[in-house]
Amino acid sequence: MNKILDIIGIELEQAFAKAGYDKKYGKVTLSNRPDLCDYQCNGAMAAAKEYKKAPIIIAQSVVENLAEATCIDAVEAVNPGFINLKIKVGFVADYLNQMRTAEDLGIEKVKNPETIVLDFGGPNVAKPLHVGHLRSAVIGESLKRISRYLGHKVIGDIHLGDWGFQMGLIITELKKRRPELVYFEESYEGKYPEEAPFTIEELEEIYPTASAYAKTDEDYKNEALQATYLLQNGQRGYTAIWNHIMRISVADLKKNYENLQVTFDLWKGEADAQKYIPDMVTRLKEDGHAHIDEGALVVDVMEESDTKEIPPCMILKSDGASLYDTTDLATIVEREEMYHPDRIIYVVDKRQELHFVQVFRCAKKTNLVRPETELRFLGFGTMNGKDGKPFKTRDGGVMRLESFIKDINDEMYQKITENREMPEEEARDTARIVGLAAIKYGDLSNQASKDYVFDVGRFTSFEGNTGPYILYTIVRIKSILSKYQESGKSIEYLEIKDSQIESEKVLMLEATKFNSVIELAFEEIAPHKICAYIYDLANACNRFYHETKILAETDEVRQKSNIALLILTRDILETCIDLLGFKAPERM
RNA sequence: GAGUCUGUAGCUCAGCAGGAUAGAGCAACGGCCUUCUAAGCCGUAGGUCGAGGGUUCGAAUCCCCCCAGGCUCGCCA
Repeated sequence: MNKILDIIGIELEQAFAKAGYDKKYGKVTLSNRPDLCDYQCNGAMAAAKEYKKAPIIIAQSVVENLAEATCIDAVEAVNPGFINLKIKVGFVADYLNQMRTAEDLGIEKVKNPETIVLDFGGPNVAKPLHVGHLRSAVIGESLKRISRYLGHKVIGDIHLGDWGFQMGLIITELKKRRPELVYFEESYEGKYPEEAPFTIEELEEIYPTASAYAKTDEDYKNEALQATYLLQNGQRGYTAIWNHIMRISVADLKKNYENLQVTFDLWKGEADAQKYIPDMVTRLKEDGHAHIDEGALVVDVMEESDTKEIPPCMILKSDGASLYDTTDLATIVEREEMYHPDRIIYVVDKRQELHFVQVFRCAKKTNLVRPETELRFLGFGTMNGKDGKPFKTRDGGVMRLESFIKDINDEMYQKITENREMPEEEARDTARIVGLAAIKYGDLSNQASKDYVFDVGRFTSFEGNTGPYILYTIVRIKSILSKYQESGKSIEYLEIKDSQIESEKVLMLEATKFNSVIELAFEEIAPHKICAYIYDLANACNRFYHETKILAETDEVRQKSNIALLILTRDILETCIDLLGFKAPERM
């Protein structure tokens, strides 16, 4: 379906043309003065410059040529040159009825679907997921859903951090603690045990311990570097340990992401890119792109127009080991070979921007990707606590994602049981559903690129611009609809009709915005626009809800129209929250 | 130091391809439940859009400069 702004825009363009002006001035926007009109066109003022005429004169002649436009109820030219439009409510009603019967609420699928690889800039294995991992998961998941809804092919890759110095650290610490393990016997040639020599809890303790120790002890650090190098070069025992770490970590990660209702198509990691590294390095050397600098193999990525120093992209460290530039480049090679993506989007902490600038430039310069492949860095800001500093536990430690989610759910459970009588089990389930909405909406309603404050009290308070408020609106609609059906009436063959009620008209106009909002959210990679939209829609719905007693309505035609409008509103809200990555309960 | 992002109501944030009177929510104050979930709705109050210049008929929005804060700046990821 065409967007309603485009439909009106065409009328305006024709009117400008008929009046003798360029039709490009016929752009229509939502009114910023809803008291005066529904839509406005400011083109006459822009045109005034080109045609050297008073804007109001232009506006007036355009208005004269709009007389027979079918969708417009009233139009007037206002000083200094605004064209104010009121739309026919009947036209809006028809539009909404089309939305109801159209597939996907009238969203047009893209004509040329793209293959998009979504890199979630994955968590490191062997470290517990903490709140810092929340944003990538939440934003990425939403992006994936929005893109797919519009018809794109999306491949989401968690892209684990499973290959760096951290692995060497774990191996070294394990060796220090338990040198007798068979993995450390150099001459050993037999099979290694199936069972891992550690649990996830131990693993999560080993890494931070080792990391801290390496900072104080030079020998220990060197040993860990050596272990990293040996692992990367296929040492059997170390590889076996690595496999254990991976299996245990991934199982734990899957559980955590499941709780967030975040899924990945690929559970790849840096390690998977290893096999592409040797050829890539050879190629970079032979092409003359890479050279030795201070002992390391680098590719210069500085450009003429740069206003600051951009360090070269480092392919191999002076000790010959690869590092994160290397694996990210090799991963690009892998993706290019396997998926031929039209674009790769990295959903990563914005502090890594420079790294990706280097990698992208290097990949383009050395033709590791086709020139038309878009490499896009979507940097997100930090999730802060109420104090404006990165979110921590009460005693200042790193907040594990698991305990964060649990805290929110407990808080929700309390609120729910305070307000409603509900069986224990249902209350727990509902708390999980509403809690997830609070977390995801709280995150997504902020612009991704900005830092934001996650105030637990605020997000669990159910008031204002929050996920729970949206859910509450949906639940209220559902409640009316089920009561309507319980009274023996059918929700089939309903039709939205013209209306004189202001709040109903406002709700109708909000509903028409759906397709343009979704498209905009995709184009700008901005889920927060969907949040802003459904907040407006929910507000309009609640206002309407208060003014209109639908179940008590005696005029059957009006009642059917109201029910149809509620169904559409519910469908839009539920579609939108699905695109954001959460669901609504039946009751709350 | 260089680069970059941010600065809008007491707090948290929208708005920023220039447009009419800068919007929400929270907190504060005042109304509305015998009737579809009051986790709601209606209203009051609260602003030199960090400061200063400039472009423009018109600037929170574009340009310049300054101030304040965050972040980044080759062998960790």
